[in-house]
Amino acid sequence: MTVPTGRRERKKAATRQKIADTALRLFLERGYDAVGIRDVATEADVAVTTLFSHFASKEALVFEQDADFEQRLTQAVVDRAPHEPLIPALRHEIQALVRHCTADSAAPIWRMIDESPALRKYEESMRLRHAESLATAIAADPDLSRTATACGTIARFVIDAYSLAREAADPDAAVDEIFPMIEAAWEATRPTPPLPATGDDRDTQG
Amino acid sequence: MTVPTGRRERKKAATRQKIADTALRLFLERGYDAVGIRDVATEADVAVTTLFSHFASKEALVFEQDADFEQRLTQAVVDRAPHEPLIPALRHEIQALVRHCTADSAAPIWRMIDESPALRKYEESMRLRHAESLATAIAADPDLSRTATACGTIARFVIDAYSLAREAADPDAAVDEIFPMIEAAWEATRPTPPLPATGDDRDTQG
DNA sequence: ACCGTAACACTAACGGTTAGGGTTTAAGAA
DNA sequence: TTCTTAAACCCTAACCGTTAGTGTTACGGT
Repeated sequence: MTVPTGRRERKKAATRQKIADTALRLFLERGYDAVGIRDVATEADVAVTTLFSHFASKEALVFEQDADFEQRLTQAVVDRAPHEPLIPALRHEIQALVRHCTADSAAPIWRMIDESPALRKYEESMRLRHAESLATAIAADPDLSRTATACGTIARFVIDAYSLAREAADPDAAVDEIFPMIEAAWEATRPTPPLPATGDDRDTQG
Repeated sequence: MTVPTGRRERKKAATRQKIADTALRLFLERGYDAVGIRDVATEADVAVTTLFSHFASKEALVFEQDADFEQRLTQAVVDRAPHEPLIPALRHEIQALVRHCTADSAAPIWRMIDESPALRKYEESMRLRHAESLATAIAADPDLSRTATACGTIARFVIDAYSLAREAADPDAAVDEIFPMIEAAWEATRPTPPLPATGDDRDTQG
């Protein structure tokens, strides 16, 4: 599976990593606004243009690590056991993600983000992208036959839950309070609750 | 009530209006990215610094008109009749707002917004602000005794509905589909559904 | 008539970002 | 091995949104 990576790719990855590490260190040391792109480039010993060939913007330097957020959520949908209901699976994953970024070790980074309007805006856009790919994943699941609108809506709600819980005083309690709301919203979209049949069709379409 | 506005205030308002009009015209003529701040200032016959004393950013020039969005939503909460349920009132207002900005006359502006990442980001931040003030208005209503988390969550959901409906192929249908979900989520937050009492306590806490 | 100041102008700069153009070096073909 | 190609990188200079610093004008209250 793992193709033996050539020297070129390794060097490129190392450059990228050095830039990201340097940037995060400087940002935390001196504050995001007090550090210029030229500072980061100089300290990482690369040209400014090289920096921008690895990262699309200054803000992207901060969110380097959380690139797998999107994938974790969509995989929580795709990888769940057959007929395992959707919302609890998402709740579990959101819970884990919230805990991850409210951990003490991540606190300084998120304080920095909360204090910078530019970083907040950037994270908001990220969330929208995540909501869209989550919506796609939900819509693609054959077990859950819902309209595109319903999938898109639930995806937004789930991302909202992440955002709200992250900012809450007690993140775990917030998740506990928000997800029943999402569950109720999702229940309200059941396609047709028709003929009560064999009785063991529980968990389908959930 | 209306204090006879002096010449000074009138001139200031005229300058602001001229800047906004000029900007919107140029943006629609040549495209948002193709028009620089210096272009707008020159064409409006003001200094760049004057432009920025009226508008906080280039993006703010575009959203000049929709400044009352926030107020309309909070007032839909505050001004509703006693014991009138919350969600239908919000639904009515969102419906109106969505229709307003999907009208043919507004189409070019919103196309421009959708095509510019900067404008999209700006609108996302606006929505967050709106959600927060809506949450405050809901939390302040004594008829609806819900937790701060529940109010914040519902506020987000309502703003999501606006955003999703605005982008939907059939905005009215989207509203019709999303608001039952929000209604269900809101129902799930009823504080204590206890003693079935006199029977005419409908509409309270709704 | 006078003064304080709000509104505006001008210049110059800062900081993120990009274009243009050149150099090195890894990777693969001859 | 040697040659060729192109990816990765460098440097310079600029563009563009935005702000600071510093006046100038003219309205409004005294």
